Amino acid sequence: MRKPDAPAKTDGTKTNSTNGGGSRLRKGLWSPEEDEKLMNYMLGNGQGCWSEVARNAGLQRCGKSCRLRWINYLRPGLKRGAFSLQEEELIIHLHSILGNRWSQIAARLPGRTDNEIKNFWNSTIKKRLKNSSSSSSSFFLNSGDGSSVNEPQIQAMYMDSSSSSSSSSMHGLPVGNHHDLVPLPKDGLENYYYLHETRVGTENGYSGGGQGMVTEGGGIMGRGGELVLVPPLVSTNLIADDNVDVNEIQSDKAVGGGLFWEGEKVRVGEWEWELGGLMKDVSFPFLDFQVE
DNA sequence: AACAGGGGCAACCGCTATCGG
DNA sequence: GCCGATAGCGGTTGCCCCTGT
Repeated sequence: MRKPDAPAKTDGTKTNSTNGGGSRLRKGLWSPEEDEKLMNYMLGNGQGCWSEVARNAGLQRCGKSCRLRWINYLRPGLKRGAFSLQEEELIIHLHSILGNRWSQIAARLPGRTDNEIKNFWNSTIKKRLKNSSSSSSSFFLNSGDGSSVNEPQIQAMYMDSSSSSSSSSMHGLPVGNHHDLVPLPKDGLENYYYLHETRVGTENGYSGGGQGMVTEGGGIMGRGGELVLVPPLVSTNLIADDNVDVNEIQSDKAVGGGLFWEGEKVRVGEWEWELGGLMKDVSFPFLDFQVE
């Protein structure tokens, strides 16, 4: 494997005469000189039209290639190196919600690129999940109450996000040590909202044990007993308050500035749904795994 | 020491969305 | 509304290095 910070090789670079109307454009790995040119240009001029960037920076690259190089490698603030356990868990969580929308996952992992996450998922996590399916070893997620989710359940969720549309155990509100990712109806902005809940059934319904949630508009995500602020990716006027009191996550109300549990209703700002109705709607792709 | 296979990463490709004329 | 250019995204490929034999 290539070392994380190994310099890019300069050989193997190809040219392409089919693009750009006859001018031969370089392809393949970027040389340090090219990196320097692009970096200097971007730092001095900022991002503009990428075809202009390529031309003005004196690079024989297509704009698309420049953009990719900048975003995935040269852009300031990028983290290099291995993913931390926290990042890994967050990726797994987010993938369960967002599927292969790498750019949206990357937007919630500062310093990481969609390409990096995609590679990490395809090379590492996917394989680990695959391997873990044949053994009962230790790939798990911690739940808020200290229990863990076993891997076959996770695998079922993550190996193919498009098929994670059924639930054998969801016949109503989350009861017991569930981890439930409950998609709510689309709003007018074509955004999905999700509740991520771990709850312990109580006499009065669903008080206590709340683990937080993930929303498209940003929010708080419970993970392993800690709370993770998930930065908003898409602006929304439905969930707009970033000043969330973490303590409120432990309560049933006022989570994320406008999303409420109220008995058997879910309210997001002015929107409200009957949970029972939601649960009856078999078209909803429930993501559900149960703690053993 | 030499070789083959696999893993991991960077970059490319093709498609779709968006924007401006 | 149409069309071309550009941006952005996700899937795929190719290359290099490591590891096992």
